[in-house]
Amino acid sequence: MVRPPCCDKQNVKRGLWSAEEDAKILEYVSKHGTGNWTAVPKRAGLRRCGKSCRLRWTNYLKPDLKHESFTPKEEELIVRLHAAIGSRWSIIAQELPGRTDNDVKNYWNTKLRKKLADMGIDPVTHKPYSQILADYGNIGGLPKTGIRIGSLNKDLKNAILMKPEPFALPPPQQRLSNLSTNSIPTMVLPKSEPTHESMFNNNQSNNQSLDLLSQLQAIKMVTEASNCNNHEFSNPQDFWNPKPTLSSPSSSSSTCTSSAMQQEKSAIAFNWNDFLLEDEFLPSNYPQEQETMVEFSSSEILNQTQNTIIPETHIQIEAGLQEYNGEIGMDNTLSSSNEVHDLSSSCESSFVDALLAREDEILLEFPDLLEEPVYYGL
DNA sequence: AAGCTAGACAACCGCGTTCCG
DNA sequence: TCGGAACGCGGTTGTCTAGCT
Repeated sequence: MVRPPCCDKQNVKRGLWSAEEDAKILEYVSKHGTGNWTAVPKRAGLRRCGKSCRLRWTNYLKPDLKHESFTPKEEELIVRLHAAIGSRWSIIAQELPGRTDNDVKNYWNTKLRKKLADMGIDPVTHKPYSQILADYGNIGGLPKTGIRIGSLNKDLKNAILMKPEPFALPPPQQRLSNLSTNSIPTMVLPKSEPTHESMFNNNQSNNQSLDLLSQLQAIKMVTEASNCNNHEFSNPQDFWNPKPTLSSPSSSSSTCTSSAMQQEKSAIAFNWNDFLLEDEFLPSNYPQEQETMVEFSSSEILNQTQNTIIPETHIQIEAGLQEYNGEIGMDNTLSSSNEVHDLSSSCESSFVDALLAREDEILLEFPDLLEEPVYYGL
């Protein structure tokens, strides 16, 4: 392994930081500010890699960091943002003042993921396990797909194997019959998350700005919804069994008016323009075009899904946000649930179609894959 | 008391992107 | 335009500690 130049010394110290080292970093930063971290160890008198110094500062020493435990409201926001944009921890952390991406990531991995799994919700897709299994059953019902259950994520596998309840397993599926820890083939579905986002990377370059736009939209909707809900989760249970919440982002007839949203935005600072300015792909008259894009996206994109899979992300995130509450058992009466479900069912079916079509292409291109699937010992 | 295990979190690693000469 | 350094990010590993047997 090749270490960065600044760390390529035998005498560089590693491991936990001492109070003295912390004091040196703090003293240095107070005098010289941050930046040029490779020079910091030498100038601050530390036997550390510059990269390590930067990490120590950003994750622990920065004065505006919170060190207390996460609040229910923060938990809610993390879950919603993760459902919308996946494991973009730095972006999620930006919406949580005083929290670092490392904090959020650790909290997700140690607490929230398990919490969701215990509730029967797949932490990767944020869908109920029963629905995921049903989806796999549908895929498995088509020819030549083999046994793909191995691409289920670890949490789902654990949940299936360890906990008979609360999952309502779909009717007996031949393709699920090999579901065991010893026969997990791996292929087709990527392990990264969220599933609908990472499915279609082959058009990534063309879709880059659209993908970014989708993520930013998702963040905006999530943060607005979070503020709009005006939840005071005095009891953490309130979050996990919440009252009706997310309204349709495309519907103006929600319980949260735009003016109300403006007023309540103060709870979580979010400046849409900050993101817009950073997107080099955006035209100068972006705001207008963005609205246009949002308006036509659903119908336009749906029309295009026959030939292309690019816009899937856009719809999925848009619809996924609306669906989220319903899927995890929330009361959906305030959302435009019918429209959402119509849309999402179309998406799911085209998603599966696209997946299978792509797999067929691959199999034609690489006939060897038609042989027995590769089983990785687990 | 000793050993083991799981949870929590700090730190590291590798890779992609950005910056700059 | 190119190449190297710096930086940022997400995934993974390491370490400490509390609880259990």
